[in-house]
Amino acid sequence: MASLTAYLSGLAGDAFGALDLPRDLGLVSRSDRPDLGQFQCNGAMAAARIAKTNPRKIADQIVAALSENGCFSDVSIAGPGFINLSVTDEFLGRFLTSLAADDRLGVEAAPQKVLFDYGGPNIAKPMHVGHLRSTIIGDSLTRLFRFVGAETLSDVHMGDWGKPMGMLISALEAEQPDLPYFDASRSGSYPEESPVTLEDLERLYPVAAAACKADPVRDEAARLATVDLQSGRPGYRALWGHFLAVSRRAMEREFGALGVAFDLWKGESDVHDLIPGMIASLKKAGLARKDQGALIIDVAEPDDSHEIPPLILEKSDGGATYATTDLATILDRVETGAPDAIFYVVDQRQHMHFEQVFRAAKKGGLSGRAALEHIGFGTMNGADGKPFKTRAGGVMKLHDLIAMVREKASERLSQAGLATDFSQEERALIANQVGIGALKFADLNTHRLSDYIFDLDRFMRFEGKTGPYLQYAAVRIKSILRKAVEEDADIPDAALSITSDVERALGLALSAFPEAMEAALERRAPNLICDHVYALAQAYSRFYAEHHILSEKDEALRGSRLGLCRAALTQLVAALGLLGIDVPKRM
RNA sequence: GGCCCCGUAGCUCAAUUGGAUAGAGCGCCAGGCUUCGAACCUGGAGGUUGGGGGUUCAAGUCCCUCCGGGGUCGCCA
Repeated sequence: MASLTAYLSGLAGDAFGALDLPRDLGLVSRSDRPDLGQFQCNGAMAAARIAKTNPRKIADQIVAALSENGCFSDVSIAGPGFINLSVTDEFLGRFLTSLAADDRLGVEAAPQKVLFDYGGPNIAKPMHVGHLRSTIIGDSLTRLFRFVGAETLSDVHMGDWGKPMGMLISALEAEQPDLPYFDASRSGSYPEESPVTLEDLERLYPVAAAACKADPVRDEAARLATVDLQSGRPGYRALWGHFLAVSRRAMEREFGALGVAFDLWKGESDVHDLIPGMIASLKKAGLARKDQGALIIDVAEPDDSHEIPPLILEKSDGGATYATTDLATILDRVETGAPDAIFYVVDQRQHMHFEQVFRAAKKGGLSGRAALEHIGFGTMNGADGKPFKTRAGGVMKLHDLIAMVREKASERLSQAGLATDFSQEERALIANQVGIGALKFADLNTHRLSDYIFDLDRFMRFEGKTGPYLQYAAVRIKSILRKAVEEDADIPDAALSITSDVERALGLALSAFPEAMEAALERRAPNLICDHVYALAQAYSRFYAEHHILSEKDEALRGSRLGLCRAALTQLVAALGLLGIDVPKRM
């Protein structure tokens, strides 16, 4: 079904069309001036320019045409030619009734196949807050696309193959040279038990990085180990396999806590074998050339406003770069999945990198019919406005951050005297849902390209525009619906009616869901879902404060109001679900 | 130095991509619970959208120019 503004835009478009003007001038949107009307159409001003006439004259004709339609309670002109529109309560009630009955909550289906690349954890490096935004935003966008019927594939895209792997191997060799993995003459299998724990890896990586930076000999050893690993030395491959398995358990722990799942657990290593063939074909196509010892692809265009450096396909030492791997990954994705689009939810600072890669991919014909898009985001900063750090000044591990958030949520529940008589298990579950919900909502509520300040106390507030407030609003509705069922009330499927100002406001808020979805999808902006869900919760709270529902004597009215409650709950749960936020049964 | 992004209420953030009187939350002030969950609701104060100029019926949004912050600028990822 069409959204309410899309429907009204169609009516206004017809009116413009009848005057031989472009139909899209009839675009109707939610009013900026609710005192003058529920909706507005600004097309008359633009039409006046086209028709070289007075905007009010055109507006008069549009108004005359629209007034004949019974769905409007008011159609009027204001200012230079703004057309203000309001619909009748009967019309709104009918619209809401069909919205409530729609499986997709009134949102139009947009079938397509899209692949999302987000998360991007690295082997041996603990996930940190830098991974948080990519994960939360990527997961939410995946859910949004899935909601409109897209076939989505999410790929975690691990950093599991570059020089860091060689650094780890050579650092471990320096510490424990007697391990069988380092014996080049060994034949046969290697132990199944990992020689390192997660803690070992997390300790080893900074040690290795520091050693390579300080000592050219160690750096060269790491480089050679990387080359050996990539060319298939069995001991190194076996060791690397252990690194991968150990790290992956930690990654799954973190993503699991966040409630984020991936369809694909691929990494850079998965495309290693595609690189030589890809480079050969790029050479053959005459796109790659040698420059300063490296193999490059020029991606600059004559009409560029800024300079774009060439993409380095092969370093002067013959090694592949991040860009090469990303190109091969596109090839892999296009060949194995044939998506309509590939979305990269990655820090905005890498925008230039993606521009290079996308241009090279198109030039080389690697991306097929897939659209390539970088969906960037800003950084999460500390209270001082600088990149987020622990009190000690180090990088905050995601694992610790999540523990902190749970702890804080549990504390707040106690302070508010909530969930006191629930079991330990249920309390822990609720604390987790509330804590993670607070974190996700705070992140998604900020437009993705903006930087924002991480302030746990603020996120975890139980009042205002926060995750917990929204969960609370939904839980209150669950509670009243439970009571209604206990009282054997009949909650009708149909016939939602508008009989008061707060009902009308709630109805208008409910009707805006498809529009919020559409805008959020188009702009890849989950913050628009946050805006909608918050406006809805507020409208519901006003409605709830004004009308006492269960004591209503008029059965039809009581039924309609319970129907509004249920519609609000359905939408709150669905919208929060799009943000990756769970609603507890009770709290 | 070149290029990109940003600067909005005391604080944290929005603004349907050029529309009317720039909106929310927190904080502040004043109100509202013997009935469905008050983690709620109602009302109020708070702004030269960093400064200046320009484009037009209309500018936070587009153009120019200063000021301030961040990012980035071929062999890191």
